[in-house]
Amino acid sequence: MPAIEFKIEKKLKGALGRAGVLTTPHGAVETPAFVPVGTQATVKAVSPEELWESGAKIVLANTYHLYLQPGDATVAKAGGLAKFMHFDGPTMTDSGGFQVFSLGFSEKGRGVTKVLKEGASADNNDAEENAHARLVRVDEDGATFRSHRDGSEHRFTPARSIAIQENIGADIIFAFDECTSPFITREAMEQSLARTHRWARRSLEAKTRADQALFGIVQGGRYPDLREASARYIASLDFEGFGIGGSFDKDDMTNILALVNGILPEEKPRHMLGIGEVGDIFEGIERGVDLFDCVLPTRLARNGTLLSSAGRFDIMKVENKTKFEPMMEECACYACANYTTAYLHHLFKANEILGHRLASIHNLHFMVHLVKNIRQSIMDGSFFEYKKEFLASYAKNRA
RNA sequence: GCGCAGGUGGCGGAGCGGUCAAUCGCACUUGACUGUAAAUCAAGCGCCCUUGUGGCUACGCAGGUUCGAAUCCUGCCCUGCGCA
Repeated sequence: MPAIEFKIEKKLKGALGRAGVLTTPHGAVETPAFVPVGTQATVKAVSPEELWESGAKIVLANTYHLYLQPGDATVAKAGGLAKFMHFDGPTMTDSGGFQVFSLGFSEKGRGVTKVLKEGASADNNDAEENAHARLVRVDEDGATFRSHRDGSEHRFTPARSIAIQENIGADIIFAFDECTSPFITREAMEQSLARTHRWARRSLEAKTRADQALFGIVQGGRYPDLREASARYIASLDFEGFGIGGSFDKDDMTNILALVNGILPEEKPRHMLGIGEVGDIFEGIERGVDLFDCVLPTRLARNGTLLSSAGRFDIMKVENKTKFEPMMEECACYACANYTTAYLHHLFKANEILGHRLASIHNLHFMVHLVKNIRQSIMDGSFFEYKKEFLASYAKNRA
């Protein structure tokens, strides 16, 4: 008995995209859907009610963080993630695999992210040297890491990750994988991928709960042939859905998505891990991605960047000081309906937390509704026109 | 009027003879942010330019000592506190 049910309602002509409905033990979600990230069982700065109001119907939390605090046993005792955080809908947890990357790289301030932008150098030896940072060590059986909170040592294996995720109790959980740096060599990528594949099988074997759906993760970095091999292998295993993870070249992320989703079984849902820029969302959906989780809207919001149909803009700029109109004219979110740009500008300048909250509500609403609108465009056959129109306007303010 | 303390870049505040255009914090400006070590991070922040082991003007004002002064001396102006 599968834990989830996925029904495709409409397919895009001439592309892999589709609109569907994903039903979980905690309710159904129309796909494609944007999945806000609530790392520590909370989407930063907003209440579950505000989150729900923004249109989000599903949330992703993080195994690594909840394991460290408050501890997965506590979440289990609370009745599981959804009940614990008072979110009345489907939830999912990341396996902790991403922390193997993000803790290991100390990416902040070093320009190392999983999406390699045009112009960035792939032979960045400096980054390679920093790859095996002090916080994480990966071996065949798992990853040993130090807590970023208190420095204590911990170890995740596929079985451990699954056990923790079962305690946390989200509807959808992910296999334990390794997210590698975009600067990794081909040889290292091959080894990492082989290990991620072994971990996928072991994650599956470790699973005991029938009311959770386990998604396998396709890796392979920037290498099309490795991505293809990964998609074939992961698709051959008994997963209820799939995650597409790892690092990409911004340029050919779309090619890799088309390649991978051309291989993954059509009838199972696909989740693009951690991807979230407006353009990427369109390209992903067109190429058959059903779910996207991303911290971007909430992180940008807290850092003072607002999303709008005319592109991103910085609320802190003086030009917003006396702009007594909504952040985005046609936006129906709580923040735009009730507050002016000037007020938000003031809140940010004064470092008031309501600023973070309103900005987060807005950005969340923006992303969730963008994906909803895209879904609608698939349903009524106007996807390509909508995409062209939206991106033309959105790109105006984007460099 | 006398005594004491003090006047440094937008603000607070270091420096107390050379390596000072001046530590640091705030503010300000610009940039970044894609499975959240992120209410964070990076860069800039006297003026000028051909952007540099560059030029110019600067630490209340005016003089002086010294090879050299934000730093020492003299006078003046101003601020705070105390006493008349």
